[in-house]
Amino acid sequence: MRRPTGEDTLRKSRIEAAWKGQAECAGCTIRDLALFADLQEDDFDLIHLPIDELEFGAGSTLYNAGDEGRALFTVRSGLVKLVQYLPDGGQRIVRLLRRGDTAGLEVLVGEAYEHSAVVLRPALVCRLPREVVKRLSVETPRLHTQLMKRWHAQVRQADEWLTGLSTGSARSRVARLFLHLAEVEPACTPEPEVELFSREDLGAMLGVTTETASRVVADFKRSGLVTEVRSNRFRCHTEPLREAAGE
Amino acid sequence: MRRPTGEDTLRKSRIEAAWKGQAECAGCTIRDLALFADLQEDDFDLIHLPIDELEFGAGSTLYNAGDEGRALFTVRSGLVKLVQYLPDGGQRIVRLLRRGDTAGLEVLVGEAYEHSAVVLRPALVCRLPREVVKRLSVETPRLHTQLMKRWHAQVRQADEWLTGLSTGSARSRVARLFLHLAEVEPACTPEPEVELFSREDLGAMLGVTTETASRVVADFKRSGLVTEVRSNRFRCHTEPLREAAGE
DNA sequence: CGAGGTCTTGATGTAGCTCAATCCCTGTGG
DNA sequence: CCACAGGGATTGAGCTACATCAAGACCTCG
Repeated sequence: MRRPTGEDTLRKSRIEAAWKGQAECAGCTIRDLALFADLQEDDFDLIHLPIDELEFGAGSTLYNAGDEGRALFTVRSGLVKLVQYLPDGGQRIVRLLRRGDTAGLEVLVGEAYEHSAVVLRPALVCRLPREVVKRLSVETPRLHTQLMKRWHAQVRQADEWLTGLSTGSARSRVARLFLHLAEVEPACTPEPEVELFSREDLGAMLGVTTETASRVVADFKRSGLVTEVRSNRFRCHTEPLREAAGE
Repeated sequence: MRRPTGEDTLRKSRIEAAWKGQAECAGCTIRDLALFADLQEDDFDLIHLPIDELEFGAGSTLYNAGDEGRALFTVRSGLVKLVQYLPDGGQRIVRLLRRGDTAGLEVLVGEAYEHSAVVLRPALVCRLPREVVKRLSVETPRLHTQLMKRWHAQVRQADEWLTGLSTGSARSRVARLFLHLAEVEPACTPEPEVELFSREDLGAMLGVTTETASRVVADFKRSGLVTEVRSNRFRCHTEPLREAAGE
């Protein structure tokens, strides 16, 4: 168990997905964030396959690297990691997907998924059959802009992770991660609060061992760069963190 | 001076670009590789701005991070590095572009360039005004597929660099770089030969210091993982390299 | 021939890896 | 209700790979 947020998810729901109904895209509550943001009424007529809404528990996987890519996913809530396995058996987390992000774009170009998508915090996602998106992307230019934005966001995050989270001392990487999370998490008002991950995931994001990740976080707590408000939830003190980040 | 390939480029041509004429896209010699690969005759009528062909000398820059993005570039030959500057003043090379690759895709979505594009080996490029590509991408779906492939290629390379070239020991990173170059360089028949970069660039690609890069390469020479056939050009012995890569 | 740049190599310090023990938390079963 | 088992987090001790600082080699150009 890693994360006591909100109500307890049943063990079962943590390894499986639950069907939550068929999505009503036109009335989507995160429509402005979603891939289909710019679609118009008649565009929706082009959708001939069901778009399902699914709930995935923490630890479950949307898809595995190498699987035939039959669908894209829009993350409506929760948090998903994209994992790439290394030749030596280790793993590296290459991106985090949250509200509004798209997983599996690569199936529009290739055949198979290139990462494994694993749920970090219980997630509500829409599954968009590949054919639906492909068809729409040919028929309406309104989807293109959104698709390009998605691709762009992926590249941006990839570059940011390389330069920000895989460069410099472990200390500065952790500091940058805190700052990054602080920016990106919803409650980022005065002194932002962020929910952290398992030390193992931390290591896989930053390219360090779990022990080092643990040590640095512990040190940050002691030195007062962050304050643990509850198990694995931290208030970030941005000034000293920024200091530590810029080594 | 870093690289004695081919005839000497004048000092001047190494910091400036030379205009080589207006491109004839329809008769492009690398048409099948280029962004406009799938365009049809009448699509070209939609191009209302000149597409210039330019030659950039080693060391010159196509654009700088932060510049207003007025154009995309297709690399016809040569080699270009995408560089991101770090908060601490250092720099990190996040991608390499060669024959057929596109630089500056981000200007289709945002305003400014996100990297600096610096020429490593004298390059012939086509400059595509942003408006031309934007317009075409609205008018013809045939460009979309190509655009998506380009985006996809960027993401792929970014992920590959994170997992392959920024993970593991310096030794294995260098080995993986050699193997990567061997795959991607033209002459990769029996024992592939690759042209290396300055030690400083090596370091910036692998996230290590120039000294470490130098030491590892020197060690590879001594241990016979590679053979220097001429200054900074190496024959790669794939088996032992693969061995070293998989630590 | 001398100047400047890059590459190489050495000596030394240290950050982070490795291996391993302990602690802590939560869920489980008596 | 409590004791226990299991998994993650923390901490320690020792070792190694890499950074750092600095000197020298090599090459090209003026």
